[in-house]
Amino acid sequence: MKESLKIFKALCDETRLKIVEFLLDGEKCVCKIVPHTKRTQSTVSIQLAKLENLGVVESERQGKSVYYKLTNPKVKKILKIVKSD
Amino acid sequence: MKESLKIFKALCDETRLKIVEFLLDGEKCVCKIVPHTKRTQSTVSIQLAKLENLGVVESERQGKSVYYKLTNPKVKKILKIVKSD
DNA sequence: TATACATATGGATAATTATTAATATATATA
DNA sequence: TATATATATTAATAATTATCCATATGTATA
Repeated sequence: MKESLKIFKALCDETRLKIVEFLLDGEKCVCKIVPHTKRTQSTVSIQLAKLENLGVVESERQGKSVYYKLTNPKVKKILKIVKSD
Repeated sequence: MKESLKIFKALCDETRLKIVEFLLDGEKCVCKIVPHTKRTQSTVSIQLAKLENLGVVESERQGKSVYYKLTNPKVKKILKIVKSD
């Protein structure tokens, strides 16, 4: 799939967009992401996997927890633009 | 719906993304857009209506033809970013 | 007014997607 | 090793979406 399409598919769902925006200010543990999205843990886990497959985030296990962070610099720029006036 | 989500929903489909990229260099008649997308006329018409509802394009009838153009400046900026290296 | 042309809409279908409950897996610790 | 905690996966379902064919609508022109 084209890289640009991957980015837009990553961001076109409310749950995923909320996750990505939450990650804008640094990496977060899944246990923090779940309550922030108001979705079940399994839903969040699936959407995180989708974001990772689309090349937008990366995960890293630290002990019992898994941390996700934004890795795509274009996504950061795009989110700045859409949030600007 | 949030404006940012509208923009990403507009761009997350292959047909719509192709249309929007095609409109980057100026307004186009539906009769030019259809062959460019390799979809049927009805499919293109539906996707154009969706783009219009999402606030990304505007249409204007000129005689028998209808012309569509990009109207959202954020979309133009975003497309520049995703196409950059 | 009749016809041709351009675009939109309705209805049907297939495909994709988001969500959840239940369960599995992985890790840490008692 | 047994238990608790954190996350991922499976299976089922509901919802949304993209597509197409057929037809309707709107416009121009003979």
